[in-house]
Amino acid sequence: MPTIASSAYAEPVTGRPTLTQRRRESTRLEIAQAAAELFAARGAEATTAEEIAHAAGISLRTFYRYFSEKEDAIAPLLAAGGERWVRLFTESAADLPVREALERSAAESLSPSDAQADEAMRWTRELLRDPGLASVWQRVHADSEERLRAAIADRCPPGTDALEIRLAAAAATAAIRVALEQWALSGAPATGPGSPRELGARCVRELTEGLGLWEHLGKHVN
Amino acid sequence: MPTIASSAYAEPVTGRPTLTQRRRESTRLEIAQAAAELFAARGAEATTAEEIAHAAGISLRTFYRYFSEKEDAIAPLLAAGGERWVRLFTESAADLPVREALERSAAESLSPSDAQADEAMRWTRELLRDPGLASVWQRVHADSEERLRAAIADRCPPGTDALEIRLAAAAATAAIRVALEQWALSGAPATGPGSPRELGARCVRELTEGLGLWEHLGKHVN
DNA sequence: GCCCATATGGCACGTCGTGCCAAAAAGTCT
DNA sequence: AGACTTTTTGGCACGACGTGCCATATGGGC
Repeated sequence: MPTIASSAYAEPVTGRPTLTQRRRESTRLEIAQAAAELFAARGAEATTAEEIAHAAGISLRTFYRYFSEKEDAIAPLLAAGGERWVRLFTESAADLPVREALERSAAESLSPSDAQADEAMRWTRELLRDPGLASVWQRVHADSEERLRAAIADRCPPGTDALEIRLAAAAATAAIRVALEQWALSGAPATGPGSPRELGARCVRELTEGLGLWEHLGKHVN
Repeated sequence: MPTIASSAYAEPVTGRPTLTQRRRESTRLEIAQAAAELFAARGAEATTAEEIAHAAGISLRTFYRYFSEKEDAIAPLLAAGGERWVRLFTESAADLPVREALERSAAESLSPSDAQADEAMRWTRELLRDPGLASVWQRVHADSEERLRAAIADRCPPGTDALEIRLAAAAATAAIRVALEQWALSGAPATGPGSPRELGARCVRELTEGLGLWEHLGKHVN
């Protein structure tokens, strides 16, 4: 993993990422797609890393340059929703209360807007059945919780109780996880009653109700 | 793993477990102790399974009969508190409201009562620093959440919304996890202000306040 | 064209985790 | 006690995992 500062193709401080970085991200998604199909077909345990690499058209050695573990190959699919969530939350209107912003961005990120997000949600439902992928699922949510914690901290005035912020991030992340697991267990469709969007909004609302973080109304201006 | 029914040493339907079972549990704890010391000294990554086995006085092959992964060796230490928690919750007074029982048993299980529980808490704080053990930490809490979910379901009248029960278990588990992580980050002692007991009680209270599961007061009689 | 940074593939290597089988240990009976 | 049965243990081999190393290929900047 090269340091960005030492790279000749350094990321511009503003604007979209470098060409090579976009290439790399694209390759990651291709590998993830191939891995998801194999995992869904034969199960993660019965799939070797070499098979994933071959299906993705790369060598085994290169595969391990993109993912540190074979199960991690599907992480981009499982993490897409969470990353979109944090992005929406960060970009949401400054005058919106934190809890309101959390719930709205969660509902928004759980709506199958584009075809890619819809695809990711259906893969999630499929892959959640595999017990061998539980650790990736948990790791993805742990990462999401940490990103969310940082984003919430940015909205709060400095000096806010760190435990309160951690609790809020944990509550919101657990809410989304439970909503998705419940949706995967039930046969509910991706939209309408019982959809992740509805379940997620309800779970976030209930889990964050008792938190003592919502005294201030909007985004703090540093 | 032999089926109990086919075993000559079948577990009695009531009373304490068989001698061999207690022996096995004792061995598990000895291995966990050895693993914890090695992990704390050199880090989990730099410790081989063979070293753990040797330190515990068993062969490598036998080690893998007690734990499926090398990192799992410390799971008994990390899981002890959670198991005690679920046990206390299940045994708590029948007329206690669920939320009250959850909070009290959590505080009780986070108190360093006997020397062994105190030991486990200090190991937890030490081992949480190792990023290679994050997955075990998450797995332990996922297991604890599932056990707690079953225990809560037993207290609720049949037909209670499954999502509500799942949310309650997730909220309580996340509360304890955050409390322990916060305690591990801070240098607070095991008792008094900032202790797991105080943090845990507060976290459970805040995270479960908004749940819609607490209409009935006590334990449901089936 | 050249130069240089990065990406890739192949190979070797140590570790991981498991199936298999024979030996040792422990429980159950007379 | 002894004989018998079940379980546990250790050793071995094996495929898979994940990484360090180096030579080669790729592609942008000059």
